[in-house]
Amino acid sequence: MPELPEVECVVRSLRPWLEGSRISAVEIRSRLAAGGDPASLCRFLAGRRIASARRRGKFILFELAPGFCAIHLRMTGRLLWNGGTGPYTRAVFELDRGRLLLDDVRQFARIYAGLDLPETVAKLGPEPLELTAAEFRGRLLARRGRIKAVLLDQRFLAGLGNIYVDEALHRARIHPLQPAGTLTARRAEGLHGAIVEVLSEAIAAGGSSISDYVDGMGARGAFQLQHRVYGRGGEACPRCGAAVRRIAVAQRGTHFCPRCQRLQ
DNA sequence: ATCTATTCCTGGCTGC
DNA sequence: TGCAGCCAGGAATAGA
Repeated sequence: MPELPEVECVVRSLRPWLEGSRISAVEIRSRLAAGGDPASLCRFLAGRRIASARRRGKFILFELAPGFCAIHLRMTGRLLWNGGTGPYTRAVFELDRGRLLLDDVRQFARIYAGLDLPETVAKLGPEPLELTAAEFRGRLLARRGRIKAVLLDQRFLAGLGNIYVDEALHRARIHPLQPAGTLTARRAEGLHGAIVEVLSEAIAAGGSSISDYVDGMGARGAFQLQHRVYGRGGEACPRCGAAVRRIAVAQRGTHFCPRCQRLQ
């Protein structure tokens, strides 16, 4: 599922085609994708120029002239340049140099557009790759919940999802149920480093393609081959050899090594 | 305020 | 082979 690294790769692959382009028309094929009001979304977007295309958390954000368009791929959404339309095509953006498709089997993906930045984007926490370890530690201290739930909260930190939270906690040797505010400065710093490391490596590998993810050109990522615990319940921990456990935390499948990651 | 449970959605998998 | 039933989960929403 697209998390920060996947969305970053989508944006990088599409940016050359999108920036400076004018949206001539938008066709919405799924009412859900447009948040219930396809007509006004199309009306707003038609004729506007995309000044820049960038990522914010897990959102793909177009700065328009004027206004904003934000796209969230959720679980199975794909943004594809000049692909063929199919039964799962939910929206078609006609642009100067081609067309951009939003495909999504499960109809969770959403498109927002308006003169103001959508509220959900405005309320996002800081970017993990732009935050210092000290700032990260400070934010952690203010939280009461379990570390996994806190890291999944987009208002705390923008862009982490289930895969990269499990992978970062394993690298930092922190148990997913550890209360966030109890991490020592040293361990919080280690977690910050693990987050930066895993996200950077994942971006370099083109993201994780587990089932649906591909970038804007249809290319799969390779980082799923480097997952150490995510999706590996029952397998040997690559660090110590103990069997990776799978539990539920915050209604999410959670993978961790019971030997390397101990509650403290 | 803060945390937890539910809902949305459907392809793929499991088990009978 | 067929099919019912369950599972995956990001974020909005409702409930505690």
